[in-house]
Amino acid sequence: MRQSELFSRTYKEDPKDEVSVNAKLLERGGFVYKNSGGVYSYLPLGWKVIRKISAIIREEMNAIGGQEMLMPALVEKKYWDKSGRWDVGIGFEVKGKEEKTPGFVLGWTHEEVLTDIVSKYISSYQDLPFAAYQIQSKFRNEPRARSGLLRGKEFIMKDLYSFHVSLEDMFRYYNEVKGAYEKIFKRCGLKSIYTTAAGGDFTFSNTHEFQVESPAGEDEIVLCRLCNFAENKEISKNKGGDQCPECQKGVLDKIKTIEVGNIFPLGTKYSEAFNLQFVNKDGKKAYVVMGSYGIGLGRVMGTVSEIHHDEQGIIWPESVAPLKVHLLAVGEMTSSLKKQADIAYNKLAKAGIEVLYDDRAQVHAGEKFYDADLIGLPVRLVVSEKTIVQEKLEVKHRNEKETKLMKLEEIIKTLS
RNA sequence: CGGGCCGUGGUGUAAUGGUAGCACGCUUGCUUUGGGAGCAUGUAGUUCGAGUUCGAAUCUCGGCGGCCCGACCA
Repeated sequence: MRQSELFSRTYKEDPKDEVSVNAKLLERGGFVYKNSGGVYSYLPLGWKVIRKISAIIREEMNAIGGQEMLMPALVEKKYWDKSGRWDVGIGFEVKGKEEKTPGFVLGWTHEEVLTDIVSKYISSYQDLPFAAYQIQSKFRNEPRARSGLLRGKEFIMKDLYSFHVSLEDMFRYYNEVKGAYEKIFKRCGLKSIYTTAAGGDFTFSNTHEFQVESPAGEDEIVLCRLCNFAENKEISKNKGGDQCPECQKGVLDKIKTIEVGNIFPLGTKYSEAFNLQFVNKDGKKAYVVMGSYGIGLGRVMGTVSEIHHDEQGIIWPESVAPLKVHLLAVGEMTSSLKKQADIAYNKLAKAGIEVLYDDRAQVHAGEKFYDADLIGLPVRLVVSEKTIVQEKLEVKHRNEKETKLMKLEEIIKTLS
């Protein structure tokens, strides 16, 4: 990808009014554009990050048997009437011109819709268990959107739902999902803390959240760093400084965290509402037991930028970096410089390495370096008159200070 | 939804009742080329509505919008 053709550009100044780090860095770098408070567009670079995160999530969801699908964002009122969640107040209600009252809501979760769908196909214990998921925009009328990508009114979410013959089997799968989630966050460069939390509207029991420690977080949890016991402050009977009730050894820390994912045991709440039953081995009918599991992709992206940055900009972990390499043609854009940089770009691309190529002719070295630091791709390669003389390229990793000179072929070998 | 701060070219800011200015960006030209370069040139702005006033970016009221705190967080 040639930077000269990228329609977005970077900005030197922080956006006015923005306090949160993720909003500042992602807007300045041209990853996202704020259309409204809590409503963002993903620009080409930002969308690449979302696609990297989606790919990781898909792999891990598929690995635990999740079947990907897509449900409508426009959800008819009949669904919510059955579950009693029409009046929860979080949804954006939608009304056709000819309608007197809203007949739809923009989907803010999909237990109802999927349960209804599934009831057409599930009739026997032999059809169970299974799990299905989608990656889709959700809409929630947050009374107060805030913190850049961390709490929006529209956001991209992966929602997985599982269906089982028993509570026991549901909890078996619940644990599998837990494992998958831990892999996902780790792969995204986040250290997640498995935290017990309150149930709320979704469930009959406690739920679990995946929290990432960050001053930008709006949640508070108590955590034992010795045994990893963690509880959301909402429900915890413990407070910071207390002895850990689990291992009896550690002392609980009270920390701020960002909730990047959550998992809910649903029980039979929705299967009862939609009469989703199956026939068991004894020929008797029973309600399907369900679980639901969410991850906010934009929130993951925002959290990564909160965790991985320095004064100069973002430091993308390789796994979710929009591209792997930032290739800079530095110095006066002579025909020899352009030629050598083009060759490097083409060879890297041919080797299947994703490159952002700063081929802008009128841009000075300093500006290119600042941009590279802000955009934060893992590897920076420089071609200049200096490097050409030595028939090498300068290599620098975003998270390291040193630069070194290497042959292009060598670089390609280490990168691919 | 309550409270606070705020709204000036594309971006960031100055002007507190009297000529809307600066920096960056962008245009054009020349110079320059390893950490946001220089000279010249052009471009572009007071969120909307009502009011007060001879005169409003500035004061008053209202709308809309943004950020922050709280409530809320399914």
